Amino acid sequence: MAAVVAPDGLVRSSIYEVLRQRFVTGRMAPGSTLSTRSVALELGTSQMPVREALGRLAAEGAVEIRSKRRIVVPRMTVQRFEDLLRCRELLEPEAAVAALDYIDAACLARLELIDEAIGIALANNDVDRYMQENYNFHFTIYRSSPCSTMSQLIETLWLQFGPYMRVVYDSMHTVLLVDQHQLAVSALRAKDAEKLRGAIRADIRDGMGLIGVNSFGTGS
Amino acid sequence: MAAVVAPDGLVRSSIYEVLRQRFVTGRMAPGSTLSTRSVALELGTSQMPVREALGRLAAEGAVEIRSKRRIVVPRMTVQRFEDLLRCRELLEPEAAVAALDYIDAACLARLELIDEAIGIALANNDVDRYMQENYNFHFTIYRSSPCSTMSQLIETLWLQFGPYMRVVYDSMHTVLLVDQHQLAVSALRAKDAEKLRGAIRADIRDGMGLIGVNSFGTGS
DNA sequence: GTCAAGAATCTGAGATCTCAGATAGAACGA
DNA sequence: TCGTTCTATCTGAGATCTCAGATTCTTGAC
Repeated sequence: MAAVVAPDGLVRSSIYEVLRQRFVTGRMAPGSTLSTRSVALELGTSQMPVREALGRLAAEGAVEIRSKRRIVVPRMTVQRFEDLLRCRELLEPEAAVAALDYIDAACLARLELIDEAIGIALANNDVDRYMQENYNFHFTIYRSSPCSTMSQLIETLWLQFGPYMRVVYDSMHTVLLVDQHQLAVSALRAKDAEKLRGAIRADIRDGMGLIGVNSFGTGS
Repeated sequence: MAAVVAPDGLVRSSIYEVLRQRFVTGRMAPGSTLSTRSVALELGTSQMPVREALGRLAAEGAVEIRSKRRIVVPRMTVQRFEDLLRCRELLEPEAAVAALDYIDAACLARLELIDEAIGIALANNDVDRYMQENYNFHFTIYRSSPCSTMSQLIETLWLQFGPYMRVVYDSMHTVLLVDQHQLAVSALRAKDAEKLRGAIRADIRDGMGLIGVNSFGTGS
């Protein structure tokens, strides 16, 4: 990859953004390791900003600084999965409702465009694209509200289960995934808070619910 | 302060811990600035681990890397306050309920000890001690559950409103604060989930509710 | 006395150096 | 051929150097 060119102070955030995207869209395999040097080499910077970006990701639970001299993408455990699921179910429906008053026609149009892309990705079994657009769909909604702290918390959750969801999706054919987003869009259009809560909840359960307990790795 | 002595890899976390405690207990004034050099000098290390600790605090919203060359403790705004309050009300009651099955007699005893300390701090108008023990009370409960992600999210919230709560408490006499913790303890003892939810919600509303909108700074 | 221009200082950020611990692979002995 | 040990390499972490931008203080002109 080309060197990250950014005028002072932005190198770090650029690197963080690049890595964050990889996590959210599941391009980081659970159990795989990272090194500051290799990422720095790949992105054409020194270790420094990479260290800071990885430090932040570690704080958010996306990576784990394993005892000594090893940065790994943590494997999922039943415990952690349930923990994450519970947090998502608590926060995301409310974040969507909080955004209800701020979704305008332009935003709705954008959401439908994204949903279309999701449909195509599902048909083509394009997991990469699906995860990217699914992320876009949810955060286009959440970030419409002025509750930036809540969006931030939710982002942390996605960062953690992204790598794992990818493993799950890869192990099945994407046509099995039902597109629940239409419900959410119509609830947003109708400004129906309760219906919106239900739609988001259904989407979360649908995406994460198809995971059997035996889907989990050894958790080592 | 004495130099932070720690064998490899722990200097950074030590510094983070020290700073985190200061935020949670409100020893960082909103609007005040920090510099990596001054903190490094104070703690007897180089700038490096301080940078990483501050970077993490910035990611958690506790400090703000203001445009260029300035790290400040952000002032509170009405918007942000409501955002934080909403997140607390969503997460904390559930975190307490999640801990319900894991609170044993020893833990209850510890909670009552903390509550005693809170009573004394309130009587002595000791804001420092009050905030410290109030933090201990809540997180003794939350961290009893295996939902570490949820506790983590809540920690982020406390980090953000800590500095601000201190300002509020300082501007009033602490005897005005009602100690709502007894209710929570008895709900824990009775294993009554609904009562516990109510107690935590009451405690949050009680602590944050006495804040008039005019309590907020200019937000500059 | 007031205000503006310039210099000195401060500060965050990136790069580089170094070190210690950990891992993996090679080599040697049984 | 297998197992143990030793070494070479890798990696995270702290320290130090440097730079550019920003702030602040001084100074000088009006």
